Amino acid sequence: MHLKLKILKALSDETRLNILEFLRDGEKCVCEIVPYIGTSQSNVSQHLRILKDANVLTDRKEGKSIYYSVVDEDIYQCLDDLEGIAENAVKRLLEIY
Amino acid sequence: MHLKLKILKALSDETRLNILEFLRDGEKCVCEIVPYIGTSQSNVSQHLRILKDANVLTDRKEGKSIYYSVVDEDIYQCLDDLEGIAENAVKRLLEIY
DNA sequence: CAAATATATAATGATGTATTTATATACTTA
DNA sequence: TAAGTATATAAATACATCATTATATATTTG
Repeated sequence: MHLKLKILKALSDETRLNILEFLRDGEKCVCEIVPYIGTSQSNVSQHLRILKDANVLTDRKEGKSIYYSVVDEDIYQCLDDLEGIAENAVKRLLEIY
Repeated sequence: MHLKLKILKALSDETRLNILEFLRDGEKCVCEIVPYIGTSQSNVSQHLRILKDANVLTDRKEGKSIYYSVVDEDIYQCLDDLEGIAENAVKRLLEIY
């Protein structure tokens, strides 16, 4: 599969978008991500793997913790642009009715 | 579901990305899209509906044809940025090995 | 080295998505 | 108005994804 498509699929999930939001201000270990997301450790771990497989995240081991961070900060520009596109679409829909 | 997520899901499919590429140079009717994509008319119609439901495409009826076009051209900026992010990721992977 | 902690993986079931086939609708033209 | 063309929709199946549960691995600490 083309990597662009793989990235898009990795981004197309609410939990994973939330993880990315949490990582905006830098790397976080799994033990911080799990309580923030509020689902099971196993579930978070699997979402992290999907983001890592898509080359969106990398990880780094330190002691018994594993820290995840965004590989390419440009991904946030992309997400923010999409947010803008979505907001404009909503505005247009509201104007019509 | 938040519209941003809905748009991301709509973009996360190879057939739909191909449709969007085909629409880069302006609106096209279904009868042009179907042979370009190379799958059944029914299948294309369903993919078009998903893109329309996500407010990525609109349609316009003219005679017995229906023309589809992109609502907000910014979506291409977004897709191109993603393409760049993917290319950079591939470059980094190749450099390492 | 045993226990505790942090994380990953595997297997399952549930849900969602894509493709196919068949049929319906809407418009045009003879 | 009947036939043809363009498109959409519905139903069925196949396939992919998500969440859960249980278990495994790796690291630290007592």
